[in-house]
Amino acid sequence: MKTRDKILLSSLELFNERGERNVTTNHIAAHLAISPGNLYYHFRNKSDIIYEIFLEYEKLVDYYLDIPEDRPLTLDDMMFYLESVFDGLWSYRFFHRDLEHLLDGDRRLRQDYREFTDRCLDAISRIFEKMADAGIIEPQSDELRSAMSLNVWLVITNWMAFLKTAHACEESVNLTLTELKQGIYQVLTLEIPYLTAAYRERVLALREKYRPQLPETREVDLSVGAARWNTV
Amino acid sequence: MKTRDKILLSSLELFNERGERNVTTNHIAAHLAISPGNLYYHFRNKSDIIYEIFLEYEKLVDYYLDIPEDRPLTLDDMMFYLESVFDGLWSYRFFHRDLEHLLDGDRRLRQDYREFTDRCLDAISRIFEKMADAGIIEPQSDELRSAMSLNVWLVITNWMAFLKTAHACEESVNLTLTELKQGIYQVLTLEIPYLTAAYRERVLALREKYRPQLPETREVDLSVGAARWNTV
DNA sequence: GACTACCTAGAGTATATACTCTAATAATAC
DNA sequence: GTATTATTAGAGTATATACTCTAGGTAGTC
Repeated sequence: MKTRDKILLSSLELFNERGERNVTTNHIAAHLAISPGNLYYHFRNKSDIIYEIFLEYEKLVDYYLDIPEDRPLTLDDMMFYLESVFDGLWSYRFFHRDLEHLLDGDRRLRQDYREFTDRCLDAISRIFEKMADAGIIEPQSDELRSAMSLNVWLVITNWMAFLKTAHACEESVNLTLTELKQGIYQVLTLEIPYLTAAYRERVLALREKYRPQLPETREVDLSVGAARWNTV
Repeated sequence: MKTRDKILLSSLELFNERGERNVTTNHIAAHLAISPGNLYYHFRNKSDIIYEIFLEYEKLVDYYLDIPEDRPLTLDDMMFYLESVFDGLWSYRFFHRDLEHLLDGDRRLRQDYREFTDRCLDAISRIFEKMADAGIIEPQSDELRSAMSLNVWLVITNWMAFLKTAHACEESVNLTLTELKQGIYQVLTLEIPYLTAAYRERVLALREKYRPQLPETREVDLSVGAARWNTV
């Protein structure tokens, strides 16, 4: 593998594990056992590394959220979208963690991310539209669908942060993909009232699969209050 | 005013304006025209300053979210809760911006914040319960109410981040309290399907007041795509 | 006035971090 | 082979940042 690609890969790995803020270019170089000079031969600065990683992330999500216009959507499609988006979120999880600071430091990234958000919101809205066409949910006004899509986006992109701040008690306890995907439970919660009678039970059953489990890592003395949101 | 209080006040102000990450203890001292030594006489370290500010924030929100148990809730109560919570969010807006990093650096804060979150989720859930008692929304199962409360929390605490990342195009453009409160529109969107016939129209009318306006600061060439989520 | 507790100044330090510079080495083209 | 280009090492730098240390001032009390 080319050094350049190795740098991108290691950066992503380290960023995800420790957070962008805690990973310096020297760390990345050391992790690859190359010199800082070498790293800076391939990338002008740290922002450039982050930007390239964002482009990969963007490409992945755009690929996942490509909506077929030649056929109706199915429940399987919906679940695929959800699973995929959370997979993407997981693979590039450092990104949403330090989003504001990352955008503050890079004009290109700020611009691109904004357009990316808009595309995602459109895609979510379009998915709702096609789910209504397919009789999975009741059709809604454009206005309501847009506002709902935005709420879905907020839940999806911030579920991870919630887990890390409100949930994990120890600094060292790392999240798992399984825990992250419990966010799907929350997203499906948003859909419940709009489900048609024909699909309601099937979706509720799917949702049940993602119901948060009582995390064993949680400190015992806090588990009663802490677990309230996922035990009732 | 005591130097100690001045430090807390200036710190909050600077953190809110520039983000905690961009404000050093030396900045705070310089802003107050006192010496770093003086600042460190009053606070052992930066974390202590942040922790004390958090305690104030916590106290404020706990005060706002005190739910009267001797009488039913009204629509006015609900709107008061929403307005108050967003006011609190605004006054301490630096906090949720760098939340993960702040918690990473302070064990006490991590613990306290977690308990704070649990209290807030309980309060939201209790508000929904009492709104059902009052006939404003249809009663829901405990499980659904908890999951909904969590979604409300996610929307509330991350609305600001959404505005800053997806919305404001220029680094220099600062948010206003008015824009922040458009988050109330999003929260009320979550409630819509649960509203009783008796209250539906009244709540929808209230919601309309918070509908996002087309921001004039947005760049023109992007306004079509960008505005989609709030123009339909 | 003198004792004490509190408060303040400001120079200074250890460490970190993004990034540079020069020289050397490998790969490729001709 | 030789010239050229691409790659790499690694010491080094400018700047920032959280925090320390010493010395001195101020306010209240007896």
